[in-house]
Amino acid sequence: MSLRMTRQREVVASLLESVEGFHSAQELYEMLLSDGERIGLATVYRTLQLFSEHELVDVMRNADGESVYRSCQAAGRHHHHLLCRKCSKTIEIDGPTVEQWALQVGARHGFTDIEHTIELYGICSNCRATAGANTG
Amino acid sequence: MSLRMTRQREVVASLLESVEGFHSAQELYEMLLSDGERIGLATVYRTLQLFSEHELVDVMRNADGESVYRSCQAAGRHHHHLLCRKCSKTIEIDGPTVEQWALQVGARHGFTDIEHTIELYGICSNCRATAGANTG
DNA sequence: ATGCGTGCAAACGATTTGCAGCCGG
DNA sequence: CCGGCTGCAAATCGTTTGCACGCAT
Repeated sequence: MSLRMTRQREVVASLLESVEGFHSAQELYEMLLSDGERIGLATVYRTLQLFSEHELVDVMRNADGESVYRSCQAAGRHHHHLLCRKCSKTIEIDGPTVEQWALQVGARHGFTDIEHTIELYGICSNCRATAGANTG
Repeated sequence: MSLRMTRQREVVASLLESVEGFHSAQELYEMLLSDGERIGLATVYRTLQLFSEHELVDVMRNADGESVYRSCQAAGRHHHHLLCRKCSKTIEIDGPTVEQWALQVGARHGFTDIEHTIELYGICSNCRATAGANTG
């Protein structure tokens, strides 16, 4: 690829691999700052967009409609996510079932080129155990 | 309910029933204006929020992350949507399959209180027939 | 009469963009 | 050296909010 590898892009890529779960551009930006890195917010946005275009990161929208990113181990591989509403723990989901379902539903209605957005939200077992104890 | 019924709220509700598919607050606002109605954009937003809280309208997010609304015939009934990327035709989907799938996947990972966001996008048969002919 | 609802515009938060200077290849 | 990359801040865009007034109840 013709991507010029700069310090900024390296640290963004590096950060993405060192953190768990999904994070917004703003969050990543702040992490970088407190990490002592010199980088602009716009650059973080541009880098994240670039990475996602090249399928180097996994992108999804959180409940607020904001874009959140994560290093994509399963790059290029289609999958979805199950995320805890309390602790934000995220689990990657492989759903041949839904994939099939989506295609079938689409086909049944005469649609082609089916794509889909699927996100699952719930309370993980850990948070369930401490339910009500961490409201904040 | 303790909702005061005002002219503005009536016209918003009325408009929602007279149009097909999903529309953003801004779109609805402009429709009202060109309809000769006197109403503020903020009121449209507030009204739409209110309606959705009372489950009087169906809300979803479009691909851009914006909230779009539609009068909800199947009020309170959980369902999803299949929408054409070309003409925006929207089809309401009942998916016991996915509902089950979502619950199972959640349970398998120890999650409870499972909720989900599912949207399907595709090209409808009609647009498929005229494919490439209406780019813009 | 009371207080919720409204309109306007300013505030807001996320994201994008213009432009001049920097640096990787 | 050249052109893509960066940083900053201003510009956008959708949405929310503060405040004074109007209207439904």
